[in-house]
Amino acid sequence: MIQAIDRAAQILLKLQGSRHLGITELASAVGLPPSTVHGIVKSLSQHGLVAKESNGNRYMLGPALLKLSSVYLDSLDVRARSMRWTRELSRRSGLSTRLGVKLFNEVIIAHHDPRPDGSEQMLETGLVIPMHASAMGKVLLAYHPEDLDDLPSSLRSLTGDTITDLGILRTELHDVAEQGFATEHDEAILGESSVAVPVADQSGGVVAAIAVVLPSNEFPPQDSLLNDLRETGRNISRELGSSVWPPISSSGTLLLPPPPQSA
Amino acid sequence: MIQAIDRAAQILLKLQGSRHLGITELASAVGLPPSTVHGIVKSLSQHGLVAKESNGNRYMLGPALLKLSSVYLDSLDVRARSMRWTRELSRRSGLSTRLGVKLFNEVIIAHHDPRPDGSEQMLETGLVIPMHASAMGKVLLAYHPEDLDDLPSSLRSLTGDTITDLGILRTELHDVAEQGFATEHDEAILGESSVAVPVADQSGGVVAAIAVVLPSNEFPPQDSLLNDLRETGRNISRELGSSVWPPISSSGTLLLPPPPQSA
DNA sequence: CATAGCATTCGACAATGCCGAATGGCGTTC
DNA sequence: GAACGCCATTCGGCATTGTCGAATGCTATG
Repeated sequence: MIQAIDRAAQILLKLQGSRHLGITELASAVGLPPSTVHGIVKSLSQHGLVAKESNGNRYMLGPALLKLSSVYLDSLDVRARSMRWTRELSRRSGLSTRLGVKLFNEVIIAHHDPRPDGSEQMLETGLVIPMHASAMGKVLLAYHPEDLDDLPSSLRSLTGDTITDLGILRTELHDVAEQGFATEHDEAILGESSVAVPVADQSGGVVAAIAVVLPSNEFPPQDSLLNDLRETGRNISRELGSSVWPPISSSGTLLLPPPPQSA
Repeated sequence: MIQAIDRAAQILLKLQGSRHLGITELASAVGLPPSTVHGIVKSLSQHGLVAKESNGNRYMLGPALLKLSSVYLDSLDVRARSMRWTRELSRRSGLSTRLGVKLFNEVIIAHHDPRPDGSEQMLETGLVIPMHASAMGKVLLAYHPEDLDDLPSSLRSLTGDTITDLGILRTELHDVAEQGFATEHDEAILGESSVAVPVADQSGGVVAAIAVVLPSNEFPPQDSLLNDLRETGRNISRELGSSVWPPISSSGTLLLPPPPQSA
C-alpha cells in the first residue's frame, strides 16, 4: 500500500462525498496537514483528476475522470455483451433494465436501458445502491458469500422495508442462491421494486447482475417476466463463455445464518 | 509534483489507451521496473481505480472511476444549468446538442441530448474530440488563447478537412472570437458538421461550449438555428451569473498568426 | 514433465515526499 | 480606505517512505 496513492485516493473519495472543498477543509477531513494535502491535490490536478473551481479556490473532481470512466465502460466486456439483450428485455417487458457490478459495499449501475414508453428518464449509469438493499446486490452476494464479511456492521435502512439484520439477509441469500434470482420490494426506494439474476463469465464466476425495475404495485413479478429475465441472463452469460446457468454457487454452509443462540 | 501520484496517473492513462495490460507490459510502457509498477497498481486496485481481469492476470480500469465520474458530472454546475436549455434546443432544432468542456488538448462531452427523432443513438457523454477538429474546441481556444501553447506541435488530421496548420487555425480563431461562434465542416467525422457557441460563468470566463451537430449536407447552418443556439448559450450563461454575452475575449493580438516571414 | 514467462514478495538503501514555519494573496470588517 | 485574519501556497531539512533488484511462486505451454 503506497502511502501517497492511498492518500490521493482518500482525497478523491472525500471530494466524491462533498463536491467542493478547500484545502483546509480537505486537510481536516482526511486528518493531514494542509501542506501535505496541497501537494497531493496539486499533483492530481496536473492530470485533470481534480480541478479548481473556476472562480474560488476550492477543488472538485476533474474531467479526466469522465474520460477514464468512459473507457472503463467500453472495456467492460459484460456491458458490451449485455446491451443488445437488455434492450430487448426492456422492449418486451416495458420496464427499465439495469446491469450492475460490485463496487465494495455497493452495486454500481454500469448500464441502463430506460423504459421504452418514451418518457424522460434520468441517466442511471454510475449510480450506486447499497448491496443489501437491491436485488442485484443480493444476487452478487449470494454467489460471492465471502463478500458478506466486507459489509458494514450495521446495515443502513433506506426505507422501512430495507433489510437491516444480517441474519435475515443471510437466510434470504441462501434462497437466492437456490432459486437463481433475487427480489427487492420497496427496499431501496418506496414504490419501486426489482428482480435480478446473475451473469456469469467464462470462468463460471458471477461477474454482474441484471435487473428489471417494476412499480411496487406490480410486485411480485409475473412468471413470464421472470422467465424473460432468466433467459436474458442466460444469453449474456453464454456470450461470455459460461457453460452453465444458473451458475453454481459456493454458498451452502457459508450463507446459513449463524446458530441463533450464538454469542 | 509527487512522484508516486504522477506515476499512478501515468498508469491510469496507459490503461486508458490500451484497455487490458499485464504488469510487465505496463512496466515497459511507462519505463519502470515491474515491481514498482506492481506496487502502484496494487494500491490503485485497493481503491477500485483499477481492477484485475476476472480470469487472467491483466489489469484494466476499475469501477470506482465510474462512481467518481458520476459525481463529477453532478458537481458540474454548467451541466446542471445546461440540461433544460439544451434539451429544448434539441427539440426545436431536431438535432443533437452537446455540452463540452476542456480536458487538456481535447474537448470532452459532458452532456448530450440526442436527436429527438427517436432513433437509437450512442451515448456520447465522455467521448473526447481533439480541440482543433471541433467547433466546441475552437470556441474554447478562441476565448482562452493561452491554451494554444499546449496544443501538440503537429495537429492530427482526422479527415481530409481537418485543420492541421496552426497559422490557419489562429486566423479562424480570430474570427471565432469576433463572431461569437465557431463552425466545423467535416473536420472530425465525414458527413458530420457542427456549430458551437461559448458558455460563460459568473467570472465572465468561458467555461464550456455548446454545439449542435448537423449533417454536412445541411451546412452552413441557417440563421434561425444559429440564433437558437446563441439564445441557448446566452440563457445558460445568464443562469451561471454571467452579465455579458457573448463573452469578451482576451484575444486580439494573441490570436493573430505570427508574421509569415518569422523564423 | 520441464521450462519459460509472468506476477508477486521481500528487504536494504537512499531518494522521496512529509511536515512546520514562513509567505503571499484575498476578502472582509471596522 | 486601511488593517486584520483567513486560507492557499511555497520552501527546506529530516526521516520516513517508496523504489528497485533479486528471489520466489504460479501458470501455461511445448
